[in-house]
Amino acid sequence: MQDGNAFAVSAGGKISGSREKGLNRVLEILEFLHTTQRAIGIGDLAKGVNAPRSTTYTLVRSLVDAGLLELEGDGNRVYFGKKLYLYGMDYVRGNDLLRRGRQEVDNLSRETGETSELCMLQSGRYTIVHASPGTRPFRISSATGLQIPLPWTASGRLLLAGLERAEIEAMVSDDDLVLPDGRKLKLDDFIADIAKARVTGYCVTSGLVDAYTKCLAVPVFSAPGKVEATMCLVVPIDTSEERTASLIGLLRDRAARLSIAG
Amino acid sequence: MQDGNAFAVSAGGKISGSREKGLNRVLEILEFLHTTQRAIGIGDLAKGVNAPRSTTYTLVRSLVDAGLLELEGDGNRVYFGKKLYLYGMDYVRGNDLLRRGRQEVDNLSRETGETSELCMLQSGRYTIVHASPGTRPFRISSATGLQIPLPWTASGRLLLAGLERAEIEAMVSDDDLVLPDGRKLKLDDFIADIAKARVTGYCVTSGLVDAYTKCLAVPVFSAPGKVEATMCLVVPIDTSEERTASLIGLLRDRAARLSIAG
DNA sequence: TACACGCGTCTCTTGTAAGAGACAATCGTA
DNA sequence: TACGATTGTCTCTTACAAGAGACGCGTGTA
Repeated sequence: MQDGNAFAVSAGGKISGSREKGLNRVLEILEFLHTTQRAIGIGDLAKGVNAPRSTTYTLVRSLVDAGLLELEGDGNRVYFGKKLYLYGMDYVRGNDLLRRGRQEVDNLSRETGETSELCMLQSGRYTIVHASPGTRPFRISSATGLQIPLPWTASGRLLLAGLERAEIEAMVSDDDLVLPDGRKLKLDDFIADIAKARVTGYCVTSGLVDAYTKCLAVPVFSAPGKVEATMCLVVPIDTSEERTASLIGLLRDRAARLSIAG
Repeated sequence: MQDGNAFAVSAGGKISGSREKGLNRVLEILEFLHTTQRAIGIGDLAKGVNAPRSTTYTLVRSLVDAGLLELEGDGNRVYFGKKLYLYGMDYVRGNDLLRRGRQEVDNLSRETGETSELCMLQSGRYTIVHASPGTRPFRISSATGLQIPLPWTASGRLLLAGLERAEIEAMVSDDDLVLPDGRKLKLDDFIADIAKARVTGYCVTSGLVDAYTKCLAVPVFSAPGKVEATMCLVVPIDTSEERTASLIGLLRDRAARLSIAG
């Protein structure tokens, strides 16, 4: 008895995890739906989160009854429910920074015609919290809720400003340092970037996420020195020096507004 | 053993419920935060949902780690977290009707100057899913996420159109039939209203929620005969017949747009 | 027609999570 | 300074939820 851990290897050879807490299963389910971004059958859901079918059925039933999930169409697929939307709006209401930040981002993209985003750290990950597409013919990729490795972005460098080296290391995995095109950043360079971004008060990265855009980002402070969020513009990589500088000026101006009461 | 139910009356005389499933506790916590609409201390939270303190601490920790809740300010109070906001946005993205409905409501209130709302059934309850305040000096009460007894509203009459009498009875409690001013509706009258609203294709109620407003509502269909939502305008009770008629025309027009692809 | 598959429901067992309660630390206040 | 109240953590017990698996049903396809 009590070997402290009930993992076991079944005859088939695959690891059969021990009993999981229902709440954890639910959290996995939600996260899974967040990544799929669409309704999914309950059977597939069980497979997706690697949970027993019977358990998944009971949990989904609870969640549907509670309104956190909704049965889609034929009644076989599930996705997020109205309740989550309502809770999300509650969050927005209780969060001045987010509310005003969204507004500001919408303004920015309308005024400049460029894609504009509000970004935050979300459990240690870089997250696009709100995005507003620009008016350019080719749509620059960006979607609300998208999570991207911190080192790939200008905002990431600002969000980590003020953290200890150890904290940064803890947040950045080796994989995160590998760019989409295969290049690998050096951790020291990244940390140096962060320090630099901190003193300059803005950050520009070129051709990191893709080869055709650069990203201009500025910090939004919730308290002196505490970076709560960033606002950024995603522009074509060949944008002129002058325009870039002017856009950064605009960004800093707007971010300052947010920071005041933030 | 096995009396099938572990409720017990402690010496103090108060009912000590049996063990509760963690997930249910969590659902209660979320619902509680939704009603308080503000951050709350963990101790108070435990009291609020009538859960043991130790349990509440563990659950809240899980939820905070998952990002569904966030620690506010001093780290003692909790409220909804970014993750819920992201899930909520996922819901919006997956829901054309809601997305376009919000837009339409914003348009309506801008064009008419009146308070406009999008309403839906949410686990059997009438819910204001999105609201846009009008330009009138006295602000007409209405908040996103607010839940109100069905019989108090014009929208409620439309949302129940097409349901069997038994289904309606199941959704409406006796308390729901008592208006804020103490008057009590008769269930039969309410059901008659529903039938009438169904054939006329709109519904107007005067002085139900309060004595100074009337509510003009029209249905939005997700499928022929299936009322998925309502759009409504909340106007002063002395609004003229002509204006009322014209507003209803406008509402029907906009609702029809929504219904097409809904 | 037979077979394989996925779905939704149910039953039974047991590993474990919910809860009671004790504890030290902190706070306000008298 | 002493107190009652509250806060966050921890331990231990047992009631019960998670999970395995069987079942019946509908469906596609050979």
